[in-house]
Amino acid sequence: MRREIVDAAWDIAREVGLTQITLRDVAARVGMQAPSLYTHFDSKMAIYDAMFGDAWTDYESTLPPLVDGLSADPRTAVHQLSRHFYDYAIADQPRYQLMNERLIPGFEPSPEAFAPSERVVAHARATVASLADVADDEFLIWFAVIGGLINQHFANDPGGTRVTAVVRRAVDMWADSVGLPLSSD
Amino acid sequence: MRREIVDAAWDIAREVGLTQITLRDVAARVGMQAPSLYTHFDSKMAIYDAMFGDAWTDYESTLPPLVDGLSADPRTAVHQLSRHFYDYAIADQPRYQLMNERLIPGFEPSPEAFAPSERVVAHARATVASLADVADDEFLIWFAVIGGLINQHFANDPGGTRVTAVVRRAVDMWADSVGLPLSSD
DNA sequence: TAGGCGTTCCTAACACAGTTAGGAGAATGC
DNA sequence: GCATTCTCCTAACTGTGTTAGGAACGCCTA
Repeated sequence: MRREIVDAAWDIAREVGLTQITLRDVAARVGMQAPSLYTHFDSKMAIYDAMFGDAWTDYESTLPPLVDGLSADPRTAVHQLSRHFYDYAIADQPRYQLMNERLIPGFEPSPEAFAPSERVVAHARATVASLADVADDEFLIWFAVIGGLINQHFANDPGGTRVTAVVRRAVDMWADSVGLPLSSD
Repeated sequence: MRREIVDAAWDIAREVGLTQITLRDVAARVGMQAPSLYTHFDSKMAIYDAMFGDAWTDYESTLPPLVDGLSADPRTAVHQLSRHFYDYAIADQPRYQLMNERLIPGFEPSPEAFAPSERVVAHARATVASLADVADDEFLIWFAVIGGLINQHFANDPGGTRVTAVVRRAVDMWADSVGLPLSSD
């Protein structure tokens, strides 16, 4: 039942936006009245929280195949990692907004929901570290660049390819700056 | 009177956050009842709109002195421009959220309020172009990098200097990638 | 098998938000 | 001097998250 409710909330988020979710709408979609949702969730924020955990858990599940297919060439591998996250982000705007932006006033993920998010970041950090000798500051810049591109995409050309077209260029820029050797592929 | 209302709204935004502004609170602060605000603004969004125009107009007013003090050395000038925007952004989170993020559900700036914002971007574009032969894609990446750093600042270390400390490094990275000669200063 | 008990759902209603309706009183202009 | 307009008010409506309290159903145990 919790699963059904959260799925209904995702559907609504994709149709009308994350902030436009209404408990009455969610309830209607699962054939209930709004107050009945409180049998399954403590509050609306708890539903957002479940969605947040959902999304990060789902992203986490995409990592093993990604890592399996990672190139032996460090720069190519960084491109794969970057592009993987970027593609996942722009594929679903409400999902990205919930995962990485503070769009919902007052929403703060619970420790349990936050756990997969932290694991993913730690994993990314470790993976990048395995490819090159990257300091924390450089890792932070990498994050900022990818995040900045995603924001530009949603702000200026959602649905288009204008920003996507420069991702490679931007990641190369970063790879150059941390001294990653040019692709041998 | 419009001025007073908008100022009260800014005060509240800085105290409790942009999304926590309440018409009843704004009204109370200027000695009115909530419905009376409708004499001066068509809706709550119209107040946000005035604030948006306000913020961009204010930023625009900081540009002439900045341009006056711009270094003759292109790379140093890019650092100045970048740092100027970055500093302005992190100095006031609600202001930045209103100017550059879609934090308010359903808020879309009116053409009039949007005008100064567009002028600023065009001005930045022209200024950067005067410093180096920068393609549109490269300009977009520059924007993404600065915006990404600002987001990282607010997300990970608001009030701290962890992100600020890497701004120079990140901008140098970009300057390298567009072939800006090293500082002669 | 009957009686309690927890689970799940309901209706009614509250608090608080933006907003609208409609009127009172002062200021302004012919 | 009177009409008009501007500014503010109170009352109230709508939509939202949420709480209170009760009805029905299934399940376990005496």
